[in-house]
Amino acid sequence: MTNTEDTIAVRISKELADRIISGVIEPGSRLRQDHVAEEFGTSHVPVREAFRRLEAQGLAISEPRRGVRVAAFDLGEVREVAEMRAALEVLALRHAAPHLTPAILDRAEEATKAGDKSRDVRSWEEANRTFHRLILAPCNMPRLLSTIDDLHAASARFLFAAWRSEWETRTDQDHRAILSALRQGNTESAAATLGRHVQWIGQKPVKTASGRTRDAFAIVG
Amino acid sequence: MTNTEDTIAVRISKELADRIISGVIEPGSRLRQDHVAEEFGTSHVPVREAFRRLEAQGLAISEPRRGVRVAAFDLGEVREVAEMRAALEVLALRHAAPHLTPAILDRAEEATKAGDKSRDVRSWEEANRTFHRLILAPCNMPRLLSTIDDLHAASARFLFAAWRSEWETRTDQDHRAILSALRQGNTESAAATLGRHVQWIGQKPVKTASGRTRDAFAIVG
DNA sequence: AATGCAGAAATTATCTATAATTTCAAACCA
DNA sequence: TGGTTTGAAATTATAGATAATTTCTGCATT
Repeated sequence: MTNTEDTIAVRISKELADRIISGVIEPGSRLRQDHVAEEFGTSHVPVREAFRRLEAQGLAISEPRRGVRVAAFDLGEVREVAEMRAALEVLALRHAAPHLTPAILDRAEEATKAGDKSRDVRSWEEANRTFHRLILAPCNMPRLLSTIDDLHAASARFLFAAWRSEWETRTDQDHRAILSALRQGNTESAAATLGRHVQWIGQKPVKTASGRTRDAFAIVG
Repeated sequence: MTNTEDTIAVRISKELADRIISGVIEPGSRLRQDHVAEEFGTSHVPVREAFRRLEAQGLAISEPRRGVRVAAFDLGEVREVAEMRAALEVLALRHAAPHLTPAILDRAEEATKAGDKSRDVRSWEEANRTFHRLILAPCNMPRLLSTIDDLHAASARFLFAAWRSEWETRTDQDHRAILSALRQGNTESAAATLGRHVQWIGQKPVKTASGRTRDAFAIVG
């Protein structure tokens, strides 16, 4: 997973990103460079660089001389990310569609099946991301794809925050509809479904660490 | 301009971003941390952090242990940025429209007039950006706005690369059409015009440093 | 002349040390 | 009691030094 080619700063940022996304580190909590440095057995210099990367992905927020904290999020942000994804994934799909091969669509169907069988959020999320990446990657627009990737990370955060433990198997009709439209060469229909799909926002009451209950929202798709 | 509140790393990244955008530093050229550090009279640590910021904005590309270079760009990237802007600015405008006041639209008209009078690319670009920011900011979606800002920076790069010196005054009909539609409360028409507007790609032969001539392309709007 | 291979020079990545700033809490005053 | 001040501890930001890697340059070999 963590490539030894990577610089220490990159390894740290990947690990921290994973923790933030999966909810191991709570939104709003401080990231202290010396503590992180000690944990990873390095000095704080690469830690600072890792923080800059997290900031760029929107996972952390840094205030000069006051440190870095894990980005908080509210319903507004969930909606914002959902709408950005809708706009950008639709754009990517339109460009990718002409380059989609039956082989790619078959692999995307595999991913859909894997998602339907998943018995926990984590593996469901992984399958979901695989599906989206497969059908969008052939658009050949690196900047667009990397922006979409960051938005997926944000989506996953929201998802894990809401459904960390209790997740029930559910079949994803949208993915199937998208694939079927793409197989028939009906790009517009696929794009329309995709756009709706990523804006589907689920809602769920969740207990916070402090014992209180609040509503959590998550993009589901 | 450069706030003393800012950390040194931020100041350096702003200055370098400006140079990259305006074309003072050529695409593909290396950014050497010790040289930059010496120029700014600092150690290389804040320079490295500045590089991470530039990377996040898509202005620089870093390869581990091989340094950082100014991002190159080709017609494909110009198109990519134009399409991303179209998708995201249209989204932003739809959300901003209900919150637009006559006062804001008046200021946007001022910016349009300033653009039409500009006798050099730089001031034209500034007026153009002001126009776009004014009509989009009320959408109240910070993540969306900051992504759009980065795309504007990329657009400006392309623009300066093509029209660095010879720029002729020209009136911007699109801006006027957008404003008029917004004044009438016709959001869809404004959004459609905006979407077309930012995808208008200009083309121009340009002499490179090596004396050869190649075609340069730029988003104009 | 082209190719490949040292060794040197330059450059990046990281570590340790220091300065500057913020935070927190206890003491102080109104 | 409540708010403000002050000083120590914690933390961030930068500097200077070192290790590791890459790039460059000139020479030997074919």
